[in-house]
Amino acid sequence: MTDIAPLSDDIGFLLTRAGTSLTAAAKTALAPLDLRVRSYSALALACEHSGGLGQRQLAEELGLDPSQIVALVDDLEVRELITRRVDPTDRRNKRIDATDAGRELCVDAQRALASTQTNILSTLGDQGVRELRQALRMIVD
Amino acid sequence: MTDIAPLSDDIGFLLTRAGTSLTAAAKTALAPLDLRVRSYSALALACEHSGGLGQRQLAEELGLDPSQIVALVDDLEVRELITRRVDPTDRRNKRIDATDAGRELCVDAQRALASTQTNILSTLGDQGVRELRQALRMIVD
DNA sequence: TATTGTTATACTCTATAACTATA
DNA sequence: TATAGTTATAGAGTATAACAATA
Repeated sequence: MTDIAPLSDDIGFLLTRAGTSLTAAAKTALAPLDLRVRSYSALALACEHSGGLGQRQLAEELGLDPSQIVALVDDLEVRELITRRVDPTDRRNKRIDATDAGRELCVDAQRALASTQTNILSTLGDQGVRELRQALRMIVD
Repeated sequence: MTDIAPLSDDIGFLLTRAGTSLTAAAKTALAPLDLRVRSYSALALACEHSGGLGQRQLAEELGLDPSQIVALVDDLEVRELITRRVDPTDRRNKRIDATDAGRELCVDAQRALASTQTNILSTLGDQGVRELRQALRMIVD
């Protein structure tokens, strides 16, 4: 007789399940701001890299294929949350920068996200959340 | 000036990213067995609940909508990895049971998964993995 | 009336390949 | 030739609504 390991022990399964749960909460929290989770992530990265980051770099940090970035950035650009300018020093590159309006919306979004997330994560405690964050970073890298 | 929190601190973002990474590895590991990650999960649950579980319960444990279960179970049934029988005591119910072939395949699948996952999770150590599992369980529940 | 399984449909996300313009 | 961005397309996953059979 061979043993079968319970699915509820599987880290991959739990990771996906927990991720789905937080993503669903984030989706709801961001909806009033007309942001999807993806759009928010792209906007947040644009705000962080105030020097202006390329779309390839954006794809890398989001863990997406560069082809998926285009529509994402198009939308944010039309809404004037970011600008997309050709880099004069290398005309193949386009530099993404958050606008002031983009920054403001990003701050609002983070405020909305924080309240829903602390709700879900409160059972872990501050220390637990820090440990979780570090474990996840090790898996991602 | 308002502060913007780095995306790489966001638990939801990290969770999704780490989940995607492990799911991609699982996908590759399961492909030779003609199983997708979803199919594997359903099969594993069928193996665990040897009493026979209903599709509603399966949906619940997988975190999916019941309507998504049908095609999933159809496929496993055609391949004779599970059986689906009407419950005589309540004819609305259909009881899912793993076949012997299903169990064997599940064991093979778990063997394939274990080797790829330990690869990724080895940096965390046994203790780290246990702590991570517990934190994820708390989020899921 | 409530529940289980089912079908249908629209939408989002993912994965690839091929193209253009620049270097 | 190599790289950044782009377009197109097929496939997988997600979200809802409605239906038939049974309780």
